[in-house]
Amino acid sequence: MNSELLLKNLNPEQQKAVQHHSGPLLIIAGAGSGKTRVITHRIAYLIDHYRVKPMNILAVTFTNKAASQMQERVADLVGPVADFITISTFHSFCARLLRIEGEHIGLKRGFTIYDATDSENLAKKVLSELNLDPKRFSEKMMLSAVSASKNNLILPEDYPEDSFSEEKIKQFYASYQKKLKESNAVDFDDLIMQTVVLFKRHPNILEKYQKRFQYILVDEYQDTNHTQYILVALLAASHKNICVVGDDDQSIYSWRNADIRNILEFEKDFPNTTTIKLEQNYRSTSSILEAANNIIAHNLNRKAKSLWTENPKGEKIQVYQADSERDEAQFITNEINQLIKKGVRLKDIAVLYRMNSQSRVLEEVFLNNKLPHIIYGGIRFYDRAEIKDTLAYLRLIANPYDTISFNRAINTPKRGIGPVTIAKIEDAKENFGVNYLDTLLRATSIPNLGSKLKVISEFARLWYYFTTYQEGHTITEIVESIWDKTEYMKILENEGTDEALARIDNLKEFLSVTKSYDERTDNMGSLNGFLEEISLITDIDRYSDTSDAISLMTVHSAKGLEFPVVFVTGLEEGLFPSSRALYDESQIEEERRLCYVAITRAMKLCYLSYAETRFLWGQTSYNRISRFIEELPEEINNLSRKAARVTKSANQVATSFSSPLPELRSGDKVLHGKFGKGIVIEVKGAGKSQEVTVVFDGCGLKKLMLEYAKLTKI
DNA sequence: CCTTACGCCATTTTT
DNA sequence: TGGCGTAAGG
Repeated sequence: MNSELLLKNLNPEQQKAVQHHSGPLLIIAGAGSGKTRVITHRIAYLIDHYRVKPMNILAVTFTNKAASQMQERVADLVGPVADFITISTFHSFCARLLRIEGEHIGLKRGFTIYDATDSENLAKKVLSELNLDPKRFSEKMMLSAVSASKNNLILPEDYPEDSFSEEKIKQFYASYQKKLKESNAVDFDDLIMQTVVLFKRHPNILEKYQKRFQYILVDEYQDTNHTQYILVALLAASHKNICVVGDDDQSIYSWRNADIRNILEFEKDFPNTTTIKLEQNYRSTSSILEAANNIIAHNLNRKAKSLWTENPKGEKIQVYQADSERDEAQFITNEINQLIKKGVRLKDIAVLYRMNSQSRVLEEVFLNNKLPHIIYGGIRFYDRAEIKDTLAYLRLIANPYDTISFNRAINTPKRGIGPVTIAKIEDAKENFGVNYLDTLLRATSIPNLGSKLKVISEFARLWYYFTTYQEGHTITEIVESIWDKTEYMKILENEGTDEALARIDNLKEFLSVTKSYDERTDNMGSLNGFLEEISLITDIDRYSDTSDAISLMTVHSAKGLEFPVVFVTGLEEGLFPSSRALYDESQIEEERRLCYVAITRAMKLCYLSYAETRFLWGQTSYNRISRFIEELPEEINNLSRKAARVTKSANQVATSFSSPLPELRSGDKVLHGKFGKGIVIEVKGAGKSQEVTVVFDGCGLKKLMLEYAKLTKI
């Protein structure tokens, strides 16, 4: 494409960002300011105008979805040479690099990437070996300490030991790392940290990649942690051609150790930085933008910026006060039904919430009202037991050192192997000084196996078979072979319960994942490549706007997306902002940014709702209206809010001041507000749960709950 | 070694 | 509320 054409339809700031040639560049890109457009056009401009070779460009994002979207859009601009640009997430970039260079830091080929559950299982092992009081040192807390260390580039040997608990954490950290290494595995945080360690220990390798990646772009820079910052800084150290794009107002991952200072102090870290602010919003109506601006203005710790738009004013923000979470869901349902009548498509609508558990009621009510919807997040597909079982076998084929997968596979399906036998195998493995597979292949030399010897030898034979079968077969074939030879499928089929059937369905879905991988890689994809891909995938990556359904997701997952209509739910003190944040101003600021992200997803219509009572964690709670709604100026929301109050109080009058329940028996004549006159033909139950069946003159037979149906005896 | 039942627990966001 | 771990029984 002609490089002049690339500048067309860009505003002056965007053009400046695209045309910037070398040296550090900081782009502060407000919500909806055409950020992706600028990055993709900049990449294309580097190639077309400055003649940079595609293979010398590295673009890093946080989600797979952002990466593949970027890849696509760049390909639209520059054509097939886009394949030579490295566009990937931090994690998969590092994973691929470690596949190639890992041996320099003791990682063998085929190393396994442990997900959160695997890490927890490993942590449990370590914890029980260390004999620590599980009340004081839970694996959760230990793991978050380890994660924080890794994200801040603190190695086990650098961990402080100034207090008793620090000492214990240090111990834990060290043996956890030792176990990972023995398993030839890394956890998520290791992917980044080990890459940095590699670069620091082997400057020649770093140099190789510095020469390779002469132009570096980082998306969502506000979400980088310290280790990621170091990684990027190391790669850019020699040429300083680093362009970061981000928005401090959209920093919502500090709990994962994202360091907002990275973006606030970029200019200090990289002298002679060119800074460009993209402040024109192309996404939202000015009402929506004004609401978002008003809320975020309450944050003190931020870069000054003022987002503006030429878009029309549009509808005011709607605020709805619900009686309960059910009422909230019902309101959203009714509103959506109205919108559908006006021609709004379901896929144009998103319902956002603070935490996944809020999706339950919404799902129920949507189901009752037959509203097609998709819930993103929650239980990950790859976390399901049957998928993990299959994955355990695949991982063992790739990595015979993997202790977590070994512990899972050895007794799946049930072979009567428990902790006692496993301990014997572990002992033998230590003595033999080889991996699990080689240990089992010598099972006859393992002492005291007794009657288990047979079944273990059988398992070893199977495992060895899989490792040879792997050569020259597709992932799909390997998986089918596993299910066949272990009789995993057969066992599920024989069970025949609903649960077993659901598991079989999931396995079939898994097969479609392997098939698409096989196709994509021309049946030449490696097992490692496949395992890597699925361990780094998240639920939100499944998001596609092809199916016509309402999207339900957390605000965090919605970052980077946009929808014509957005409902933000649960705006209550203690929920949004979260109760964990209430007493810490910096955490309140993060919640506020989260709210800002939520509102700025909306293009045309934005609804905010809160419930006066909410059934949460097994009990009903009464929360005050969220401060974020109060931070909206009256003229933006006042009208709809008052309207909501009025309808609400009308309901309240109806329910709390209604006359005592009428005593009815069959044959009584009754009057109903909507159905008119009728005759009672049956009365069931007593007191509040009494149910009456009435034949109405106009509309026939109805069953009514006495408590809710406003029936009057006549 | 496995299954079941019970009681206790915590309760966000995820690459 | 429900998910999980423990303890007891099969």
